[in-house]
Amino acid sequence: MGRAPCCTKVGLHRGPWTPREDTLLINYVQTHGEGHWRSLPKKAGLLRCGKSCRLRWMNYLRPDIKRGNISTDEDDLIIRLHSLLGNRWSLISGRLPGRTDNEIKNYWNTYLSKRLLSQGIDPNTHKKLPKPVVQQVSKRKNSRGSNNKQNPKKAKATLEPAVIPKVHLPKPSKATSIYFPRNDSFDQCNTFSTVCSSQGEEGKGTQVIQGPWSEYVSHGENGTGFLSESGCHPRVPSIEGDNSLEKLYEEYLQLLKANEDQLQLDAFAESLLI
DNA sequence: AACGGTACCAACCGCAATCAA
DNA sequence: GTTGATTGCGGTTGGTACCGT
Repeated sequence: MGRAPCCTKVGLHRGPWTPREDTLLINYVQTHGEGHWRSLPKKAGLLRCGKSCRLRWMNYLRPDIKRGNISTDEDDLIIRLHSLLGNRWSLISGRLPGRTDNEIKNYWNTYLSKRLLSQGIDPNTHKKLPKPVVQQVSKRKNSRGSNNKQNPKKAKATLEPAVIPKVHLPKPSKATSIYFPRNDSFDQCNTFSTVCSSQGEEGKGTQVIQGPWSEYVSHGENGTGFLSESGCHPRVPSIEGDNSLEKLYEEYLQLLKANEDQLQLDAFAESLLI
């Protein structure tokens, strides 16, 4: 089936987004909601293809995005979820409130996979390698996205091109991730949620607005109209509240403790594929 | 100071799934 | 059931900041 490109590339902007473009996109989504990405650029006055708009929104402009400072708990959870789900980044990110699939994918590729290798674990199979790959891996201090560009002493991850064996697993059938229906995000979750900070740096239970939204968010009473106090994560409706990450983590640990039975772990993985 | 190498991450690309007529 | 449009996902690329020499 011949498939038309998502947009005609002629005359469209590419590359990094400007603050003005961001503002246009945010204003449009704020007014009309997500969805209809194809027609969005025209209506919003953007010279971008819809795909690009969607990506920018999903990975950077969404108000519930938590950027940088991936905690050790999150590290651990990502590794465990990856061992269960493989490279299904959207599913993994769906279990990590405020994290995007792109961020987790980048984080995995630039840090976690190397760390596993250095520990003698194959990042693809999560099984012990015959020989540990000797390398130093630097823990990411801060992300550029968190407006902290001075990565002090960025330790070199002198990764000897440690020939990472590329395992081509059969593509998993697409699992429906937990989403509210398109265009309903504003209504169903009482517009957008603020980020539920489940742990760590920002203090428990505090609601944190990070990233570019901090500039755009209306500062009216309780974020009137755009940011709600509901605290629900639009992508993780099944796990609400401030300790969703902890809950999931505990759930997983209990399974590990209770029974090493692979069936149970598989069942757990299945449950993530709802 | 200049240069080259590396790490990071935003953005792009192509494909598959899903939706709608 | 078929076809074309739209959306979502995962892999990859390219720009840039930083570091060591």
